[in-house]
Amino acid sequence: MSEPVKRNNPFAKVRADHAAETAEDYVEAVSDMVHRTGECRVRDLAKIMGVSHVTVTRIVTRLQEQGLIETEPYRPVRLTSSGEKLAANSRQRHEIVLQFLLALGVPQDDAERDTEGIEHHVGQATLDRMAAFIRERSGD
Amino acid sequence: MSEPVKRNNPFAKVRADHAAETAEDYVEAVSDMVHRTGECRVRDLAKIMGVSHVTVTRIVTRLQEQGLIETEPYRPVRLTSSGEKLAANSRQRHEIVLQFLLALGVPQDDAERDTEGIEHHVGQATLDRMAAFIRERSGD
DNA sequence: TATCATTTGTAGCGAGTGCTACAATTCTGC
DNA sequence: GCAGAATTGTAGCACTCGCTACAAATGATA
Ligand SMILES: [Mn+2]
Ligand SMILES: [Mn+2]
Ligand SMILES: [Mn+2]
Ligand SMILES: [Mn+2]
Repeated sequence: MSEPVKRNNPFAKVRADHAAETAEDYVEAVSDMVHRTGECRVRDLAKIMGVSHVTVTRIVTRLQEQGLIETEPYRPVRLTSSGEKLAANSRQRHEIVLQFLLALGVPQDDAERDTEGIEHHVGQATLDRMAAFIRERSGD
Repeated sequence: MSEPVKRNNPFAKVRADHAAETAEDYVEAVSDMVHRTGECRVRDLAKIMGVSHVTVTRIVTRLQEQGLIETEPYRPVRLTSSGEKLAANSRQRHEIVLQFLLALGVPQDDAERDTEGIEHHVGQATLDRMAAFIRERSGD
């Protein structure tokens, strides 16, 4: 059902996670920016990611080839429906991880920083346990 | 006191985490292999990491330049004292994250896979909370 | 509209990590 | 000791993601 990847080896799974990471973070950023300010430009992404606009441009080009993003030269960046879907899933997972760390007692700043990396390595089973933990702590 | 890195940006922190990741996983693997079988060879690391021996050789060369590993051509790989120290810290953190996920109720296989990625993104504050959670659940 | 600042694109560099193919070395078994 | 297996090294390729420097397009303002 899933990908026929080498998931048996934990390190191979980490590499697969990292391969998907850029797309997830970028579409999530585009989605947020569009919802907050109406549009998302290359320079916005550069600021958010903390990299040069050159790096963003190249990555945006690839995400467009992958069908996640639409763009014309010197124009804002939009998400395709496929990109919107990925963004929604990514944001949902991001939010669960963040709320979980906060529920665990991690200070806000640390939780936000750690979440940005952890989110990409959390499988469904772990995500389910995190969601359950959040429910337990809030319905207390 | 810490590194003067751009830790304000979560994405920059993730990039810094990833930059340190290879060294941590490799010295941890070398340490484990040496303790279990007496020595660690390039082919052992290739098997563990799930990559070709070529990739391992190049990485081992760099870790040697960084003073974490010692090696002569066609010889086993050993850790320097600096490498041992990093391995000890990495293993300790790895173990805390793993035990934490298990205490949370994540199945063994999922916990082991997810830990390999998550460990590198867990800051001190989060690690402290995880350790506390383990103690609570075991002293119950 | 002409000018200037901002934004985006392009060229070209380096580091890191993956691979296959082939060469060199070491180890094993006869 | 010697042949063949196993291991390690090297050459060379691809892809990703950082960067600076410079060019082109866009937008704002006088
Ligand atoms: Mn992220
Ligand atoms: Mn790891
Ligand atoms: Mn590890
Ligand atoms: Mn990671």
